[in-house]
Amino acid sequence: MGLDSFSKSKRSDEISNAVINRLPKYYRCLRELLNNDILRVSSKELAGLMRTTASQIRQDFNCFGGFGQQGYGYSVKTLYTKIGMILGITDNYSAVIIGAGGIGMILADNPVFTKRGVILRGVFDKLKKYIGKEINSELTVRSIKDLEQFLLTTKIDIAVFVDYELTKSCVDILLRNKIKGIWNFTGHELRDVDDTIPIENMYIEDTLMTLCYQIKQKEE
Amino acid sequence: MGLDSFSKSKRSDEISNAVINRLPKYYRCLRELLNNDILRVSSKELAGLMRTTASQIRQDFNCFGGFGQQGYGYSVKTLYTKIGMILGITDNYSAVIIGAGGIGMILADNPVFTKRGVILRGVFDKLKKYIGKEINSELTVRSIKDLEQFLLTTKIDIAVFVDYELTKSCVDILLRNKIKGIWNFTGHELRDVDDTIPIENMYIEDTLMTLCYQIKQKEE
DNA sequence: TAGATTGTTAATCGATTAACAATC
DNA sequence: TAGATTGTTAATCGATTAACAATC
Repeated sequence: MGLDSFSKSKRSDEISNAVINRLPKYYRCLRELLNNDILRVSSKELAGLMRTTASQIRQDFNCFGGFGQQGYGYSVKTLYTKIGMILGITDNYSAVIIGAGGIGMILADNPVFTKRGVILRGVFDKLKKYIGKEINSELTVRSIKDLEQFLLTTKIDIAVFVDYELTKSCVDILLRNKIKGIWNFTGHELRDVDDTIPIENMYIEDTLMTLCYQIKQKEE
Repeated sequence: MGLDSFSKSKRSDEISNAVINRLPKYYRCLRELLNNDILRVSSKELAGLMRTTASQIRQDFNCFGGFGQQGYGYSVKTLYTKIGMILGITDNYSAVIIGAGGIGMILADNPVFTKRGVILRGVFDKLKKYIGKEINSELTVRSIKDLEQFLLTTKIDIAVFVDYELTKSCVDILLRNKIKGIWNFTGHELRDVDDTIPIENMYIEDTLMTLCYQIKQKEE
C-alpha cells in the first residue's frame, strides 16, 4: 500500500529541530480532521490547516520515509498514528512534578499527561499545606524528603519542575536516579543541568512579552 | 556615549521573528546579571549565558541600532532597559482572562502580568461556581454575560483565552471592541480569528511531546 | 489510460557565523 | 597609545520553496 514505509526512514538523528517542533502541530491538525471524519488529506489541504506550504509538508514527512500514496494523498488515520509513534506517545513514559503550588496542581489534575501517553507517578512539595493533599483517587502530594526513597522503587523518566527553589534542592537526586528529561516551568534557566538530558523550557512570560512587542509594532 | 543610539535604529518591521523571540531570553539573562550586581558585559560573556555566539548577539542588538561601546562592551542596565522598552514593558497594556478554571485562576493570581507591565482588568466565566470568586483585593470573577458592557467602559488590549468553548462564544465581542492581541492557552488553533491581530499560542502539550521525542531519540 | 498527488532533487531564501575595520 | 570589543560586511550554513519525474 505504500503507507507502511517506515522501513525507508533515514537515520533519525539527522532530523532538524524545525521539523520536530512541527510534529505536535501536525498531530493536532490531524486530530481535528479525524474529529470531522475526514479520512484522506492531500499535502495541499493539510497545508491550509497548518498555514504552511504543501512542499514543506511533503518534505517533512519524507524525513521519516514518506507516509503517502501518489495520486491519492495521505490517510489521516495512518498519519496520525505514525506521528504519534514518532513522538513517543505509545512509550508510556513516567513523570513526577516538583512543586504543588501554582501551575503544579493544575498540571497534576489535568489530562495533558494521560492524553500524551505520560503517566504521572507523584507530586512533591516541602510545604505542610500541600503535603497529603489529594489530587485524584490515585495520587496524593508527598513530602520532598521522601523523593529519593520514592525513586528507588519507582522508575521515573521525566521531572516536571514548577518551583525553582525546590528544583535546586532536588535536581541532583533526580539526575542521580537517571531521569531522562526535564519539563521546566520555573521560568529560570537551569544552569546546573548539563546537556546530557533533554530539557523543554516553558517560559510563559516570554510569550506575553513577544505578544506585547507585536502589538506595539502594529500600532506604529 | 554611544549607548543611546536609538536614533540609528533601522525600520523596525524588518526585524525577523528569530531575533524578536530571543529578546525575552536576553531580558532574563540580563536580569540575572543585574541580580548579581554585574554592570558590564561583553558580547562574548553574554553569549556564554545565552548559549549562543558573540556574533549573533552583536548582530541582534544592531537590529535596533547597537547599544554597546567599542572596547568596553555593554552596560547591563542600559541594555536591560532598552530591551524592556522594545518589548513594550513600559506601555501598560491591559488584559482580560476568559475562563476562570484551570490555568485561568493561576494566571490571574500570578505576578506574570505585573512583572511584564500588563495590567489585568478582569476575569470572566459563565459558571456559577466561579462568578463572584475573589482573585485579590481588586479583582473578582465576573459573568461572561457582562463582558460586552465591561468593554464599553474599560479599554482592553489583550485577551487571554483559557477556556475554548467560552472563547468561541465571545471572540467576536472582543474583536468588535478592538482588542489588539490574543494570548491563547486553549490548546486549540483559533481558526476564526483572521491575521489582523497578533496571537501568541501556548501549546503546553506540544512541548511535552517534543520532550518525549527527544528522550526517545537519546535511547536509540 | 489520464489525472492527481506524492517523493525527491534543485533553486531560493533567510539566518547564523566568521572576519575585520572602526573606535572607545 | 595599545588593547579590547563593538558594529558591520562578507561567507557559510540550513531551512523553505519550487519544480518535476515517478507512480498510484
